Amino acid sequence: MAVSERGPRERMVFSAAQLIRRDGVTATGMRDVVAHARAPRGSLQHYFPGGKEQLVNEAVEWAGRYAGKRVARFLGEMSEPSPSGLFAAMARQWIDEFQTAGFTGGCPVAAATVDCADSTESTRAAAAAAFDCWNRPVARALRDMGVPEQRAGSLATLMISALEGAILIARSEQDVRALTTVAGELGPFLDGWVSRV
Amino acid sequence: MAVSERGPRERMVFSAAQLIRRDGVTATGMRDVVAHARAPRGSLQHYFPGGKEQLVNEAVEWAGRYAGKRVARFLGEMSEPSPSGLFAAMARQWIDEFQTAGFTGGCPVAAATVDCADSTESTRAAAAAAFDCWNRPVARALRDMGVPEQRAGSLATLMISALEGAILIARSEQDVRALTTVAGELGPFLDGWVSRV
DNA sequence: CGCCGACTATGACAGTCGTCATAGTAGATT
DNA sequence: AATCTACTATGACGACTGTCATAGTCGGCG
Repeated sequence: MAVSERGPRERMVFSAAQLIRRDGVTATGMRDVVAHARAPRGSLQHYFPGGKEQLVNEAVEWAGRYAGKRVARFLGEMSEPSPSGLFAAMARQWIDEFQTAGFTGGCPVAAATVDCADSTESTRAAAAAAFDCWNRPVARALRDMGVPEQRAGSLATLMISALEGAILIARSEQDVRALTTVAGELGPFLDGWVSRV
Repeated sequence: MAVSERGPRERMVFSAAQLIRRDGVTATGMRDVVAHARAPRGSLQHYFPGGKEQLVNEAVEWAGRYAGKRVARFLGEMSEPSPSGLFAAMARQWIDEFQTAGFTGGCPVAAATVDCADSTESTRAAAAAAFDCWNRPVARALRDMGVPEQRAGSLATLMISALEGAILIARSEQDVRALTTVAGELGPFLDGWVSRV
């Protein structure tokens, strides 16, 4: 996806997310971000007086919101919503990207967690918030599909965990096998919790 | 666990793995590794003429072998082996570490994947091999417990995916919730594949 | 002894990092 | 026109990074 024609500030956050998910937080330099965003270098200290930490945190928050919105979009595209269908759609998004764009990038939230969880408190918190931004709509969707209230949150966590892990494995193997496997195995199990009328 | 009294070479690989899983590959410097391992700096170019890349790869390979061996150990400790019991043991290992040592470190293989999958081919391959070293004994164990042959490999991938994802979430949240949730939800499903006599 | 291989010590190098200081432009306001 | 604010430009700084060159130590073996 091309760099959208938003303001320089948004472009920098977006570019940061893209570079982070490809190379990790530490390996992503501020100069790389402005170059990728085709933004003026001088804007860095103007828009992000908090430095790299602020930019990374905003990129992580952006990724969390993006993932949450995607869930709503997947639901809108499904004629007959089901837990397995939702999970399949989430997995398929990654399968499609890996197959068309290659295995160059993973999940930026995972990257931020791996690189900053122990060194940068604010980024760790941003990652946790991003996972929550993602978990919440998934849990709500499951509930709306008939999954018992107290199960919905747990299954949402299971879905996101399995997906994140499969993304890691797929990227290391440069093969979408892990993603298709996880979607195929977990699907029926998820549907089992739906209270059929 | 304290630095074992092996030779300097082994200590450096071990220390590299520890630092990588805490700070990521890029943020882990060679000088940090020798300091952590209390090894002479001059030994770096002697034992690892391939530079950082070689050291990181060996650390990843070490982590893969370690994870594989742990599976065998878990099985030996269980009186009545079951898929859910094995998965619970794998999750509990992380729960225990997080609760006693804090959320300072994640999985070094995940860290290597996030940081190097797109930049360092050999490390990406090492990570894939490490996942395989881990997947294989899990799949074999499932088969020995009565899981159908063609399912065993898939379920092993699902288990490792879910565990890796839960580790990420737990570390970002600084809470073992994701790990207990995943273990609790996935357990019964895994046992469902056992062919009861 | 003399030598040789394994291992260690250490300073230097070229490069990159995030950050900052300073100056400059452009546009709107008064 | 003067001025103020928003934004941009750019060079410099000190602190790193991985790697290398060179020299040194030490034990065993001929």
